[in-house]
Amino acid sequence: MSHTYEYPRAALAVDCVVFGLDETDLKVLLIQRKLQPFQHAWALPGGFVRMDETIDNAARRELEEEAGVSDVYLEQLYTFGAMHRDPRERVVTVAYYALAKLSDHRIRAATDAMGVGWFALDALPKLAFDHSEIVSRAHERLRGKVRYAPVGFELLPPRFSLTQLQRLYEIILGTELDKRNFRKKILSLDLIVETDEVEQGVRHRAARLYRFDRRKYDRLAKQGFELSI
Amino acid sequence: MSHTYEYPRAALAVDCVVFGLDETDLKVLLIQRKLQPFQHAWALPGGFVRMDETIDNAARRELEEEAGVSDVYLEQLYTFGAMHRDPRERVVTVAYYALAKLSDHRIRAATDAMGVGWFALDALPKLAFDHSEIVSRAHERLRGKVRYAPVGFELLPPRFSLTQLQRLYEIILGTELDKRNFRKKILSLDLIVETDEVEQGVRHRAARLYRFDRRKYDRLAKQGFELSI
DNA sequence: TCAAGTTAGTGTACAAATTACACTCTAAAC
DNA sequence: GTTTAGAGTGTAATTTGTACACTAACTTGA
Repeated sequence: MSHTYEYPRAALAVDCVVFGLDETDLKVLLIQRKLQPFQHAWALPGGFVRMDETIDNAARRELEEEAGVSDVYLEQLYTFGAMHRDPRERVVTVAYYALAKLSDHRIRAATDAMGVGWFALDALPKLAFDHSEIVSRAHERLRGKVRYAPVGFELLPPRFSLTQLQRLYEIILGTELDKRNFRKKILSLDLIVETDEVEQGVRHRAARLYRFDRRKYDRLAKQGFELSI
Repeated sequence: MSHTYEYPRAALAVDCVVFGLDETDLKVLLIQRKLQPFQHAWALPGGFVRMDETIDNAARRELEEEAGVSDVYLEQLYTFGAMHRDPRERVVTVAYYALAKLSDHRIRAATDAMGVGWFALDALPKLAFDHSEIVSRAHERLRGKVRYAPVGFELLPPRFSLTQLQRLYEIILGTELDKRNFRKKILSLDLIVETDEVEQGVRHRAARLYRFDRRKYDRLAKQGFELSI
């Protein structure tokens, strides 16, 4: 039986929700659109997928090109294909979320230079297309995932204090945690280990810095260990 | 600034992993391909997305057309876009997973008639394309989700015994559970309620049948309640 | 140098949840 | 009426989670 392949082709795009964490807030990186539609509106970094690259690659490329962001944790989130989400024509977008270390000077420098903005998640401007919906879903996913996967560390510098880690969970989960109970639990996992470094340049007692032992985690995970925070 | 829209267009498809549960196994519905490529090989039901339907609709339509399956729980899983996953050309597929009640006579009848097959998850034949990878990811998602969301009930008839429910969790999670502890925990949630019906046609003491109180669950979920099994 | 300010760091008692475990009850089939 | 198959039930021990408040270390500025 002979067969020719005739079927509709959608324009396929990617969009990325890049999260960053500062002292008090979870932030999202946005870019201001230069072109119609939604000219001048804030939007997620993203663009069309090329025929010679995977979708993951398209996401990384657009992050680099549009926002100067590279070397981040990146995970596919959901594919949005509502009929009129783009007023021009049918565009299906594969959404990703990324976790960036705001403390990373390269990220700071790159995003400062390119006219992009970091916005607190609870004070976002109106966004282009269905990007608000994408951000909501990304936040939801992050909230869920942070409790059973070691993704939070992607938002922190490689060495961090236990207070920083606690703040991270408080900010993402939106709850207050008890300091002593948190430390007890975290340290009992034996995956967050002391270093001989301490916080620098603070005007109070310097906190001891810890690091996440990813090797150990990976080893345990292979043996069926399940994290739970 | 004028602008014309010139970008590559990928062929966009959907594929569905339909799960069903019998007495001893989690099963997956497969169809045998009639055409090249992978002619005669078993594959997931699926097909191309049309320009005038959403991706979700495409998934439901293909399920109905190719496998006679309708009225199932359906959730988007992941989008697969490796370069050569389809040997003909670039095809990106949005994968879904569905939970069907094998006890539903309509499902039974439809799938019997259409030359489709139910295969135990741990004894699948070789599959076309990257469909094995899609099935793995669907199974992983189901295992994760069944513990904090009430999706298991989608695999059971509306009235079920506690033993059936326990088997469901044992089969999906791949662990044995203690009968008394399981019942204590499940009933303490107060979401699985007794009916006045009992199992029929068994050659031993008939088990009492229960139902899941979805209204109550939805109400609690809105107030921030989180299920955990 | 000392007083004030700021965050780091630490333990215990109580409550709640989870685990381990074995027998009697009921109905059908023969 | 005996056998068979699974239904149904409680308690004690252990583990885990929760509530809670003070001292230690360092910096800054008077």
